[in-house]
Amino acid sequence: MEVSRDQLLHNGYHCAVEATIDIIGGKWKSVILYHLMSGKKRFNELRKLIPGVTQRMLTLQLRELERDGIIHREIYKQVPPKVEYSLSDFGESIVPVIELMMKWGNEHLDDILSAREKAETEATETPQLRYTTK
Amino acid sequence: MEVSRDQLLHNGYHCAVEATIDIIGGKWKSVILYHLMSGKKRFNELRKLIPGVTQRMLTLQLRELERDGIIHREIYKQVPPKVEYSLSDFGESIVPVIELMMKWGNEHLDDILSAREKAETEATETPQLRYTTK
DNA sequence: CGGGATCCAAGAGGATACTG
DNA sequence: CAGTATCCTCTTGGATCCCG
Repeated sequence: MEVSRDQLLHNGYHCAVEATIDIIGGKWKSVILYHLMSGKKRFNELRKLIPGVTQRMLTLQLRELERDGIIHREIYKQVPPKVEYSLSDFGESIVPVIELMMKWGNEHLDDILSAREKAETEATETPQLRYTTK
Repeated sequence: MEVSRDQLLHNGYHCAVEATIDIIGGKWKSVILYHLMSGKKRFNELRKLIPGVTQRMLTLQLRELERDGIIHREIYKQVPPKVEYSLSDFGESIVPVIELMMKWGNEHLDDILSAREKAETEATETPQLRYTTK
């Protein structure tokens, strides 16, 4: 099923992958979705599962995922408060993408790191001759 | 094949999807890769294929993809210059991920847009009562 | 043609303090 | 517990001009 070019242009996307990366491309979104794949999680659970994320950032990314209809936010009116995040039905549809990303990451992490390491050493050795080389 | 937790921690990643999104998560990277899937492209070809990207941004994103070993940069020493970008063998391995993202985007673009539209109207109607609702 | 260099505006993101 | 609010910094990204 193809999406018409007009519709894509009208909404600012010129390519379908652009829309997808807009949904899951946030710095922490894919990781959040990964952890929600295994079931609903509370706010502080996610904080612990995602070292490095700040409270503010986690909140912001969760808000965007909620706005896009990917996750559901369940508030229990009690003291102390309890909020649970879970994938919506729509969010479940993106699970295969996350799973494939995880699979690729696991299989190629070493390649990524060695490529970066190599690039770093070359950068210090050879300052700038992007045009003159080769 | 699993990656050990120590290795992930050592390199700053706590989750395999984090590594993947680090590679393709740039604003234009997934779109660039999408266009390179169908064959090598020259710099200005990519510019035309990706409306909205600036020259500077295209250059920067291409550099990062090159650094990570995803794409190859072939320079033809001639006047005027000619540079062709293509997927490396490593880059080819990520094609299924891009394809799945495109598939998902095509199938769910409408859902995304309607969710955002809904969120926008609700935001103007109901200012802020995230805790008091429900 | 395919960039690099520079300047500047906007947004992402961190730290800290406070709250229902 | 699960945020919000504020301030401040650093990075992203656009515009423009120049170069091999």
